[in-house]
Amino acid sequence: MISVEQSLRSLLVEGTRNGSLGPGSKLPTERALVERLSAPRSAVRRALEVLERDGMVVRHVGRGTYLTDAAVEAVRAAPADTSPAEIMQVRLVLEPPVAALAARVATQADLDRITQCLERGGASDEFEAFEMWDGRLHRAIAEAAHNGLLMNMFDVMNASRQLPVWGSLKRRTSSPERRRCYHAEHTAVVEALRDRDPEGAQVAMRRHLENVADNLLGRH
Amino acid sequence: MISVEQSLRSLLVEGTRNGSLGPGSKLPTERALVERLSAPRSAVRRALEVLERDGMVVRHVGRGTYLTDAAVEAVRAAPADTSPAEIMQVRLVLEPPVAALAARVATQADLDRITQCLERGGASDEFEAFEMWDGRLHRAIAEAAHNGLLMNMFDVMNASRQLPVWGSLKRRTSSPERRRCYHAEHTAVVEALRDRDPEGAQVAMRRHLENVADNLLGRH
DNA sequence: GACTCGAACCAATTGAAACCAATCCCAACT
DNA sequence: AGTTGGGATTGGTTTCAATTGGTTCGAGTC
Repeated sequence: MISVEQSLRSLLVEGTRNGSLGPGSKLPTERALVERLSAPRSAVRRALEVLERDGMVVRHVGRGTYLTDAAVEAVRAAPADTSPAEIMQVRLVLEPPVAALAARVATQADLDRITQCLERGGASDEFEAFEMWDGRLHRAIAEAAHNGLLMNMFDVMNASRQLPVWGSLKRRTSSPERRRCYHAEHTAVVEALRDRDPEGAQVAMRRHLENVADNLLGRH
Repeated sequence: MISVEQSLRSLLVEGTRNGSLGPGSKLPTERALVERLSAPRSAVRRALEVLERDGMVVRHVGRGTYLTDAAVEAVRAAPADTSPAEIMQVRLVLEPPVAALAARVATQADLDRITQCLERGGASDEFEAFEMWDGRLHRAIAEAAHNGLLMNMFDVMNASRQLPVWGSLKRRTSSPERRRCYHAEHTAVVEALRDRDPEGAQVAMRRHLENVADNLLGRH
Protein backbone atom coordinates (compact mmCIF):
# COMPACT_ATOMS: atom_id res chain seq x y z
CA MET A 1 0.00 0.00 0.00
CA ILE A 2 1.02 3.59 -0.54
CA SER A 3 1.59 6.10 2.24
CA VAL A 4 -0.85 8.91 2.82
CA GLU A 5 1.83 11.48 2.10
CA GLN A 6 2.52 9.98 -1.30
CA SER A 7 -1.15 9.92 -2.24
CA LEU A 8 -1.49 13.52 -1.09
CA ARG A 9 1.51 14.58 -3.11
CA SER A 10 0.17 12.85 -6.21
CA LEU A 11 -3.14 14.58 -5.62
CA LEU A 12 -1.38 17.93 -5.75
CA VAL A 13 0.62 16.89 -8.78
CA GLU A 14 -2.52 15.81 -10.60
CA GLY A 15 -4.32 18.99 -9.63
CA THR A 16 -1.57 21.30 -10.81
CA ARG A 17 -1.07 19.30 -13.97
CA ASN A 18 -4.68 19.50 -15.11
CA GLY A 19 -4.91 23.11 -14.02
CA SER A 20 -7.52 22.67 -11.29
CA LEU A 21 -4.88 23.80 -8.80
CA GLY A 22 -2.69 26.85 -9.26
CA PRO A 23 -0.38 28.86 -7.03
CA GLY A 24 -2.29 30.25 -4.08
CA SER A 25 -5.34 28.13 -4.62
CA LYS A 26 -7.05 26.62 -1.63
CA LEU A 27 -6.94 22.90 -1.32
CA PRO A 28 -9.55 20.71 0.36
CA THR A 29 -9.97 20.94 4.12
CA GLU A 30 -8.33 18.36 6.28
CA ARG A 31 -11.66 16.72 6.94
CA ALA A 32 -12.39 16.53 3.22
CA LEU A 33 -9.00 14.97 2.58
CA VAL A 34 -9.75 12.41 5.26
CA GLU A 35 -12.72 11.20 3.22
CA ARG A 36 -11.00 11.51 -0.11
CA LEU A 37 -7.94 9.54 0.94
CA SER A 38 -9.89 7.41 3.42
CA ALA A 39 -7.13 7.98 5.95
CA PRO A 40 -7.28 9.13 9.58
CA ARG A 41 -6.92 12.83 10.15
CA SER A 42 -3.74 12.30 12.10
CA ALA A 43 -2.13 10.81 9.02
CA VAL A 44 -3.41 13.59 6.80
CA ARG A 45 -2.11 16.17 9.23
CA ARG A 46 1.27 14.47 9.43
CA ALA A 47 1.48 14.53 5.64
CA LEU A 48 0.47 18.19 5.57
CA GLU A 49 3.11 19.00 8.18
CA VAL A 50 5.76 17.55 5.90
CA LEU A 51 4.42 19.51 2.95
CA GLU A 52 4.38 22.66 5.07
CA ARG A 53 7.93 22.05 6.25
CA ASP A 54 8.95 21.67 2.60
CA GLY A 55 7.31 24.98 1.82
CA MET A 56 4.84 23.37 -0.58
CA VAL A 57 1.88 24.60 1.38
CA VAL A 58 0.82 27.19 4.00
CA ARG A 59 -1.85 26.61 6.62
CA HIS A 60 -3.96 29.11 8.61
CA VAL A 61 -6.42 28.33 11.35
CA GLY A 62 -9.94 29.15 10.22
CA ARG A 63 -8.88 29.87 6.66
CA GLY A 64 -7.54 26.68 5.19
CA THR A 65 -4.49 25.26 3.47
CA TYR A 66 -3.07 26.95 0.42
CA LEU A 67 -0.68 25.94 -2.32
CA THR A 68 2.52 27.96 -2.65
CA ASP A 69 4.30 29.02 -5.80
CA ALA A 70 7.15 26.70 -4.88
CA ALA A 71 4.80 23.71 -5.05
CA VAL A 72 3.63 24.27 -8.61
CA GLU A 73 7.22 25.04 -9.57
CA ALA A 74 8.33 21.73 -8.12
CA VAL A 75 5.60 19.92 -10.02
CA ARG A 76 6.57 21.57 -13.29
CA ALA A 77 10.15 20.43 -12.76
CA ALA A 78 9.13 16.87 -11.85
CA PRO A 79 9.11 14.22 -14.53
CA ALA A 80 5.74 12.81 -15.51
CA ASP A 81 5.35 9.22 -14.49
CA THR A 82 3.39 6.67 -16.40
CA SER A 83 -0.16 7.76 -17.08
CA PRO A 84 -3.21 5.53 -17.17
CA ALA A 85 -3.30 6.12 -20.92
CA GLU A 86 0.18 4.66 -21.24
CA ILE A 87 -0.74 1.69 -19.13
CA MET A 88 -3.82 0.92 -21.17
CA GLN A 89 -1.79 1.27 -24.33
CA VAL A 90 0.65 -1.31 -23.09
CA ARG A 91 -2.10 -3.61 -21.91
CA LEU A 92 -3.74 -3.45 -25.32
CA VAL A 93 -0.46 -4.39 -26.93
CA LEU A 94 0.47 -7.14 -24.53
CA GLU A 95 -2.56 -8.90 -23.17
CA PRO A 96 -4.46 -9.98 -26.31
CA PRO A 97 -1.52 -11.93 -27.77
CA VAL A 98 -0.84 -13.35 -24.32
CA ALA A 99 -4.42 -14.58 -24.17
CA ALA A 100 -3.94 -16.26 -27.55
CA LEU A 101 -0.78 -17.89 -26.27
CA ALA A 102 -2.52 -19.03 -23.11
CA ALA A 103 -5.29 -20.60 -25.18
CA ARG A 104 -2.68 -22.80 -26.80
CA VAL A 105 -0.61 -23.91 -23.84
CA ALA A 106 -2.76 -23.56 -20.71
CA THR A 107 -3.06 -26.67 -18.56
CA GLN A 108 -6.26 -27.78 -16.90
CA ALA A 109 -4.91 -26.48 -13.61
CA ASP A 110 -4.36 -23.07 -15.22
CA LEU A 111 -7.92 -23.06 -16.51
CA ASP A 112 -9.21 -24.04 -13.08
CA ARG A 113 -7.38 -21.15 -11.46
CA ILE A 114 -8.64 -18.77 -14.12
CA THR A 115 -12.19 -20.01 -13.73
CA GLN A 116 -11.99 -19.53 -10.00
CA CYS A 117 -10.88 -15.90 -10.41
CA LEU A 118 -13.68 -15.36 -12.91
CA GLU A 119 -16.34 -16.76 -10.60
CA ARG A 120 -15.13 -14.92 -7.54
CA GLY A 121 -15.07 -11.70 -9.52
CA GLY A 122 -18.58 -12.32 -10.77
CA ALA A 123 -19.74 -12.87 -7.21
CA SER A 124 -18.16 -9.63 -6.01
CA ASP A 125 -20.57 -6.74 -5.74
CA GLU A 126 -18.16 -4.31 -4.17
CA PHE A 127 -15.49 -2.32 -5.93
CA GLU A 128 -12.53 -3.50 -3.87
CA ALA A 129 -13.30 -7.19 -4.14
CA PHE A 130 -14.05 -7.00 -7.83
CA GLU A 131 -10.83 -5.13 -8.52
CA MET A 132 -8.82 -7.74 -6.66
CA TRP A 133 -10.30 -10.65 -8.59
CA ASP A 134 -10.02 -8.71 -11.83
CA GLY A 135 -6.31 -8.25 -11.26
CA ARG A 136 -5.87 -11.89 -10.31
CA LEU A 137 -7.79 -13.05 -13.36
CA HIS A 138 -5.61 -11.13 -15.76
CA ARG A 139 -2.51 -12.33 -13.99
CA ALA A 140 -3.71 -15.94 -14.01
CA ILE A 141 -4.21 -15.73 -17.76
CA ALA A 142 -0.68 -14.44 -18.17
CA GLU A 143 0.59 -17.23 -15.94
CA ALA A 144 -1.15 -19.75 -18.18
CA ALA A 145 1.15 -18.69 -21.02
CA HIS A 146 3.99 -20.36 -19.07
CA ASN A 147 6.61 -17.80 -19.91
CA GLY A 148 8.63 -16.49 -16.97
CA LEU A 149 9.91 -13.45 -18.82
CA LEU A 150 6.37 -12.56 -19.77
CA MET A 151 5.40 -12.68 -16.10
CA ASN A 152 8.29 -10.39 -15.21
CA MET A 153 7.07 -7.86 -17.70
CA PHE A 154 3.50 -8.30 -16.56
CA ASP A 155 4.58 -7.46 -13.05
CA VAL A 156 6.42 -4.37 -14.20
CA MET A 157 3.19 -3.29 -15.80
CA ASN A 158 1.14 -4.07 -12.72
CA ALA A 159 3.56 -2.09 -10.57
CA SER A 160 2.44 0.98 -12.49
CA ARG A 161 -1.15 0.06 -11.79
CA GLN A 162 -0.42 0.59 -8.11
CA LEU A 163 0.09 4.31 -8.66
CA PRO A 164 -2.41 6.44 -6.76
CA VAL A 165 -3.69 8.13 -9.90
CA TRP A 166 -4.69 4.77 -11.30
CA GLY A 167 -6.60 3.77 -8.18
CA SER A 168 -8.56 7.00 -8.01
CA LEU A 169 -9.35 6.80 -11.70
CA LYS A 170 -10.67 3.28 -11.36
CA ARG A 171 -12.74 4.18 -8.35
CA ARG A 172 -14.20 7.20 -10.11
CA THR A 173 -15.24 5.34 -13.24
CA SER A 174 -16.43 2.08 -11.72
CA SER A 175 -20.09 1.20 -11.30
CA PRO A 176 -22.08 -1.98 -10.68
CA GLU A 177 -23.32 -1.92 -14.26
CA ARG A 178 -19.80 -1.65 -15.67
CA ARG A 179 -18.57 -4.39 -13.38
CA ARG A 180 -21.29 -6.65 -14.74
CA CYS A 181 -20.22 -5.71 -18.25
CA TYR A 182 -16.59 -6.48 -17.46
CA HIS A 183 -17.59 -9.79 -15.99
CA ALA A 184 -19.41 -10.72 -19.18
CA GLU A 185 -16.33 -9.82 -21.20
CA HIS A 186 -14.14 -11.81 -18.84
CA THR A 187 -16.45 -14.75 -19.33
CA ALA A 188 -16.07 -14.52 -23.11
CA VAL A 189 -12.29 -14.54 -22.78
CA VAL A 190 -12.28 -17.52 -20.46
CA GLU A 191 -14.67 -19.46 -22.66
CA ALA A 192 -12.36 -18.94 -25.61
CA LEU A 193 -9.47 -20.18 -23.47
CA ARG A 194 -11.43 -23.27 -22.50
CA ASP A 195 -12.31 -23.88 -26.14
CA ARG A 196 -8.59 -23.67 -26.99
CA ASP A 197 -9.44 -20.89 -29.42
CA PRO A 198 -6.41 -18.56 -29.64
CA GLU A 199 -7.96 -16.16 -32.12
CA GLY A 200 -11.18 -15.95 -30.14
CA ALA A 201 -9.32 -15.32 -26.89
CA GLN A 202 -7.26 -12.60 -28.49
CA VAL A 203 -10.31 -10.87 -29.95
CA ALA A 204 -12.29 -11.15 -26.72
CA MET A 205 -9.41 -9.79 -24.67
CA ARG A 206 -8.89 -6.90 -27.06
CA ARG A 207 -12.57 -6.04 -26.96
CA HIS A 208 -12.55 -6.12 -23.16
CA LEU A 209 -9.49 -3.91 -22.83
CA GLU A 210 -10.79 -1.44 -25.38
CA ASN A 211 -13.94 -1.16 -23.34
CA VAL A 212 -11.93 -0.67 -20.14
CA ALA A 213 -9.82 1.98 -21.83
CA ASP A 214 -12.92 3.77 -23.08
CA ASN A 215 -14.45 3.78 -19.62
CA LEU A 216 -11.28 4.89 -17.88
CA LEU A 217 -10.06 7.49 -20.31
CA GLY A 218 -13.25 8.62 -21.97
CA ARG A 219 -14.37 7.73 -25.44
CA HIS A 220 -12.16 9.16 -28.12
CA MET B 1 7.21 -29.72 5.88
CA ILE B 2 8.39 -26.28 4.90
CA SER B 3 9.55 -23.79 7.47
CA VAL B 4 7.54 -20.78 8.51
CA GLU B 5 10.32 -18.57 7.27
CA GLN B 6 10.13 -20.05 3.79
CA SER B 7 6.36 -19.60 3.53
CA LEU B 8 6.74 -16.05 4.79
CA ARG B 9 9.42 -15.32 2.23
CA SER B 10 7.31 -16.74 -0.60
CA LEU B 11 4.45 -14.60 0.66
CA LEU B 12 6.62 -11.50 0.26
CA VAL B 13 7.89 -12.59 -3.14
CA GLU B 14 4.36 -13.20 -4.35
CA GLY B 15 3.20 -9.88 -2.97
CA THR B 16 5.95 -7.85 -4.58
CA ARG B 17 5.58 -9.68 -7.86
CA ASN B 18 1.88 -9.06 -8.27
CA GLY B 19 2.25 -5.52 -7.01
CA SER B 20 0.17 -5.84 -3.87
CA LEU B 21 3.35 -5.14 -1.91
CA GLY B 22 5.73 -2.33 -2.76
CA PRO B 23 8.66 -0.69 -1.00
CA GLY B 24 7.56 0.76 2.29
CA SER B 25 4.25 -1.03 2.33
CA LYS B 26 2.95 -2.41 5.58
CA LEU B 27 2.64 -6.12 5.82
CA PRO B 28 0.18 -8.03 7.98
CA THR B 29 0.54 -7.88 11.74
CA GLU B 30 2.22 -10.72 13.53
CA ARG B 31 -1.12 -11.89 14.84
CA ALA B 32 -2.57 -11.87 11.32
CA LEU B 33 0.38 -13.85 10.02
CA VAL B 34 -0.20 -16.36 12.78
CA GLU B 35 -3.64 -17.09 11.36
CA ARG B 36 -2.57 -16.89 7.73
CA LEU B 37 0.34 -19.28 8.15
CA SER B 38 -1.34 -21.20 10.97
CA ALA B 39 1.92 -21.10 12.89
CA PRO B 40 2.64 -20.07 16.45
CA ARG B 41 3.57 -16.46 16.99
CA SER B 42 6.99 -17.43 18.26
CA ALA B 43 7.78 -19.03 14.89
CA VAL B 44 6.44 -16.02 13.00
CA ARG B 45 8.54 -13.73 15.16
CA ARG B 46 11.63 -15.85 14.65
CA ALA B 47 11.11 -15.68 10.87
CA LEU B 48 10.58 -11.92 11.03
CA GLU B 49 13.77 -11.52 13.05
CA VAL B 50 15.72 -13.20 10.29
CA LEU B 51 14.09 -11.02 7.66
CA GLU B 52 14.85 -7.96 9.77
CA ARG B 53 18.47 -9.02 10.22
CA ASP B 54 18.71 -9.42 6.41
CA GLY B 55 17.36 -5.90 6.00
CA MET B 56 14.28 -7.09 4.15
CA VAL B 57 11.95 -5.62 6.69
CA VAL B 58 11.76 -3.03 9.48
CA ARG B 59 9.60 -3.34 12.59
CA HIS B 60 8.25 -0.68 14.94
CA VAL B 61 6.31 -1.18 18.13
CA GLY B 62 2.78 0.11 17.76
CA ARG B 63 3.18 0.74 14.06
CA GLY B 64 3.76 -2.52 12.31
CA THR B 65 6.22 -4.26 10.03
CA TYR B 66 7.24 -2.65 6.78
CA LEU B 67 8.89 -3.85 3.61
CA THR B 68 12.18 -2.18 2.67
CA ASP B 69 13.36 -1.12 -0.77
CA ALA B 70 16.07 -3.76 -0.55
CA ALA B 71 13.43 -6.49 -0.34
CA VAL B 72 11.60 -5.56 -3.53
CA GLU B 73 14.93 -5.01 -5.24
CA ALA B 74 16.01 -8.49 -4.24
CA VAL B 75 12.82 -9.92 -5.67
CA ARG B 76 13.18 -7.98 -8.91
CA ALA B 77 16.74 -9.24 -9.33
CA ALA B 78 15.61 -12.80 -8.70
CA PRO B 79 17.15 -15.42 -10.91
CA ALA B 80 15.46 -14.99 -14.27
CA ASP B 81 16.71 -18.01 -16.12
CA THR B 82 14.90 -17.18 -19.28
CA SER B 83 15.36 -19.32 -22.34
CA PRO B 84 15.95 -17.83 -25.78
CA ALA B 85 12.66 -19.40 -26.85
CA GLU B 86 10.84 -17.46 -24.17
CA ILE B 87 12.55 -14.27 -25.16
CA MET B 88 11.68 -14.65 -28.80
CA GLN B 89 8.11 -15.46 -27.85
CA VAL B 90 7.89 -12.21 -25.92
CA ARG B 91 9.57 -10.23 -28.66
CA LEU B 92 7.06 -11.58 -31.17
CA VAL B 93 4.23 -10.52 -28.93
CA LEU B 94 5.57 -7.11 -28.07
CA GLU B 95 7.58 -5.63 -30.89
CA PRO B 96 5.21 -5.81 -33.88
CA PRO B 97 2.43 -3.82 -32.18
CA VAL B 98 5.06 -1.43 -30.86
CA ALA B 99 6.27 -0.85 -34.41
CA ALA B 100 2.70 -0.10 -35.46
CA LEU B 101 2.41 2.35 -32.59
CA ALA B 102 5.70 3.99 -33.51
CA ALA B 103 4.53 4.41 -37.09
CA ARG B 104 1.69 6.53 -35.78
CA VAL B 105 3.40 8.74 -33.24
CA ALA B 106 7.10 8.89 -34.14
CA THR B 107 8.56 12.35 -34.55
CA GLN B 108 11.02 13.29 -37.27
CA ALA B 109 13.78 13.19 -34.67
CA ASP B 110 12.77 9.63 -33.80
CA LEU B 111 12.89 8.63 -37.44
CA ASP B 112 16.30 10.24 -37.82
CA ARG B 113 17.68 8.26 -34.89
CA ILE B 114 16.14 5.07 -36.23
CA THR B 115 17.57 5.69 -39.68
CA GLN B 116 21.00 6.28 -38.22
CA CYS B 117 20.90 2.94 -36.40
CA LEU B 118 19.76 1.24 -39.58
CA GLU B 119 22.57 2.70 -41.67
CA ARG B 120 25.28 1.98 -39.11
CA GLY B 121 24.03 -1.58 -38.84
CA GLY B 122 24.09 -1.96 -42.60
CA ALA B 123 27.65 -0.71 -42.68
CA SER B 124 28.78 -3.19 -40.01
CA ASP B 125 30.42 -6.29 -41.37
CA GLU B 126 31.43 -7.71 -38.03
CA PHE B 127 29.23 -9.58 -35.64
CA GLU B 128 29.80 -7.38 -32.59
CA ALA B 129 29.13 -4.08 -34.32
CA PHE B 130 26.09 -5.40 -36.12
CA GLU B 131 24.64 -6.76 -32.88
CA MET B 132 25.10 -3.40 -31.17
CA TRP B 133 23.34 -1.44 -33.90
CA ASP B 134 20.67 -4.09 -34.16
CA GLY B 135 19.93 -3.70 -30.47
CA ARG B 136 19.93 0.07 -30.74
CA LEU B 137 17.62 0.00 -33.73
CA HIS B 138 15.02 -2.09 -31.96
CA ARG B 139 15.27 0.11 -28.91
CA ALA B 140 14.99 3.30 -30.95
CA ILE B 141 11.78 2.01 -32.52
CA ALA B 142 10.39 1.30 -29.07
CA GLU B 143 11.41 4.79 -27.95
CA ALA B 144 9.53 6.26 -30.90
CA ALA B 145 6.32 4.90 -29.39
CA HIS B 146 6.73 7.49 -26.61
CA ASN B 147 5.52 5.35 -23.80
CA GLY B 148 7.66 5.27 -20.67
CA LEU B 149 6.09 2.13 -19.29
CA LEU B 150 6.71 0.38 -22.57
CA MET B 151 10.38 1.30 -22.33
CA ASN B 152 10.52 -0.10 -18.81
CA MET B 153 9.20 -3.40 -20.06
CA PHE B 154 11.47 -3.31 -23.05
CA ASP B 155 14.41 -2.97 -20.70
CA VAL B 156 13.21 -5.91 -18.64
CA MET B 157 13.12 -7.94 -21.81
CA ASN B 158 16.54 -6.81 -22.90
CA ALA B 159 17.98 -7.61 -19.48
CA SER B 160 17.30 -11.26 -20.26
CA ARG B 161 19.14 -10.86 -23.55
CA GLN B 162 22.30 -10.22 -21.55
CA LEU B 163 22.37 -13.82 -20.36
CA PRO B 164 25.39 -15.80 -21.57
CA VAL B 165 23.28 -18.42 -23.30
CA TRP B 166 21.78 -15.78 -25.53
CA GLY B 167 25.13 -14.37 -26.59
CA SER B 168 26.64 -17.70 -27.54
CA LEU B 169 23.50 -18.70 -29.42
CA LYS B 170 23.58 -15.52 -31.45
CA ARG B 171 27.26 -15.92 -32.22
CA ARG B 172 26.78 -19.51 -33.27
CA THR B 173 23.92 -18.80 -35.66
CA SER B 174 25.13 -15.53 -37.14
CA SER B 175 26.69 -15.24 -40.56
CA PRO B 176 27.41 -12.42 -43.03
CA GLU B 177 24.61 -13.65 -45.24
CA ARG B 178 22.09 -13.66 -42.42
CA ARG B 179 23.22 -10.23 -41.32
CA ARG B 180 22.52 -8.93 -44.82
CA CYS B 181 19.12 -10.57 -44.66
CA TYR B 182 18.38 -8.97 -41.32
CA HIS B 183 19.46 -5.60 -42.65
CA ALA B 184 17.03 -5.92 -45.56
CA GLU B 185 14.23 -6.75 -43.12
CA HIS B 186 15.19 -3.83 -40.91
CA THR B 187 15.05 -1.58 -43.93
CA ALA B 188 11.54 -2.77 -44.72
CA VAL B 189 10.42 -1.96 -41.17
CA VAL B 190 11.97 1.49 -41.20
CA GLU B 191 10.47 2.31 -44.58
CA ALA B 192 7.04 1.45 -43.26
CA LEU B 193 7.70 3.71 -40.28
CA ARG B 194 8.73 6.55 -42.58
CA ASP B 195 5.57 5.97 -44.64
CA ARG B 196 3.51 6.19 -41.47
CA ASP B 197 2.14 2.77 -42.27
CA PRO B 198 1.26 1.05 -38.96
CA GLU B 199 0.05 -2.17 -40.50
CA GLY B 200 3.06 -2.42 -42.79
CA ALA B 201 5.45 -1.79 -39.93
CA GLN B 202 3.78 -4.43 -37.82
CA VAL B 203 3.89 -7.01 -40.58
CA ALA B 204 7.50 -6.25 -41.48
CA MET B 205 8.56 -6.46 -37.87
CA ARG B 206 6.78 -9.74 -37.35
CA ARG B 207 8.35 -11.22 -40.47
CA HIS B 208 11.79 -10.13 -39.28
CA LEU B 209 11.37 -11.56 -35.80
CA GLU B 210 10.00 -14.83 -37.12
CA ASN B 211 13.07 -15.10 -39.27
CA VAL B 212 15.33 -14.35 -36.31
CA ALA B 213 13.51 -16.93 -34.22
CA ASP B 214 13.85 -19.53 -36.94
CA ASN B 215 17.56 -18.90 -37.26
CA LEU B 216 18.18 -18.93 -33.52
CA LEU B 217 16.01 -21.83 -32.51
CA GLY B 218 15.87 -23.92 -35.64
CA ARG B 219 12.99 -24.11 -38.04
CA HIS B 220 9.91 -25.74 -36.56
C1' DG C 1 15.93 -30.60 31.42
C1' DA C 2 15.51 -27.96 27.07
C1' DC C 3 12.36 -26.45 24.11
C1' DT C 4 7.86 -24.87 22.15
C1' DC C 5 3.27 -23.17 22.49
C1' DG C 6 -0.29 -20.30 24.09
C1' DA C 7 -1.83 -16.61 26.77
C1' DA C 8 -1.47 -12.59 29.29
C1' DC C 9 0.72 -8.45 29.76
C1' DC C 10 3.74 -4.13 28.43
C1' DA C 11 4.85 0.03 26.02
C1' DA C 12 4.84 2.62 21.76
C1' DT C 13 1.89 4.27 18.37
C1' DT C 14 -2.15 5.10 16.00
C1' DG C 15 -7.11 6.29 15.32
C1' DA C 16 -11.41 8.53 16.21
C1' DA C 17 -13.89 11.80 18.31
C1' DA C 18 -14.59 15.85 21.06
C1' DC C 19 -13.18 20.24 21.85
C1' DC C 20 -10.65 24.93 21.08
C1' DA C 21 -9.68 29.22 18.80
C1' DA C 22 -9.11 31.82 14.62
C1' DT C 23 -11.59 33.07 10.58
C1' DC C 24 -15.29 33.48 7.36
C1' DC C 25 -20.04 34.23 5.99
C1' DC C 26 -24.26 36.44 6.04
C1' DA C 27 -28.20 38.44 7.69
C1' DA C 28 -30.05 42.04 10.63
C1' DC C 29 -29.66 46.57 12.07
C1' DT C 30 -28.42 51.52 12.31
C1' DA D 1 -23.36 51.91 3.04
C1' DG D 2 -21.30 50.46 6.99
C1' DT D 3 -21.46 47.82 11.38
C1' DT D 4 -22.28 44.11 14.16
C1' DG D 5 -23.56 39.86 15.92
C1' DG D 6 -23.94 34.91 15.73
C1' DG D 7 -23.41 30.62 13.50
C1' DA D 8 -20.67 27.77 10.39
C1' DT D 9 -16.08 26.54 8.86
C1' DT D 10 -11.26 25.32 9.59
C1' DG D 11 -6.63 24.30 11.38
C1' DG D 12 -4.85 22.97 16.09
C1' DT D 13 -5.12 20.26 20.48
C1' DT D 14 -6.51 16.95 23.82
C1' DT D 15 -8.16 12.56 25.25
C1' DC D 16 -9.03 7.86 25.41
C1' DA D 17 -9.60 3.41 23.39
C1' DA D 18 -7.69 0.16 20.02
C1' DT D 19 -3.80 -1.67 17.64
C1' DT D 20 0.84 -3.65 17.43
C1' DG D 21 5.60 -5.30 18.16
C1' DG D 22 8.06 -6.87 22.37
C1' DT D 23 8.26 -9.58 26.78
C1' DT D 24 7.20 -12.76 30.44
C1' DC D 25 5.43 -16.92 32.40
C1' DG D 26 3.42 -21.34 33.10
C1' DA D 27 1.78 -25.71 30.84
C1' DG D 28 2.84 -29.18 27.71
C1' DT D 29 6.16 -32.08 24.77
C1' DC D 30 10.12 -34.49 23.49
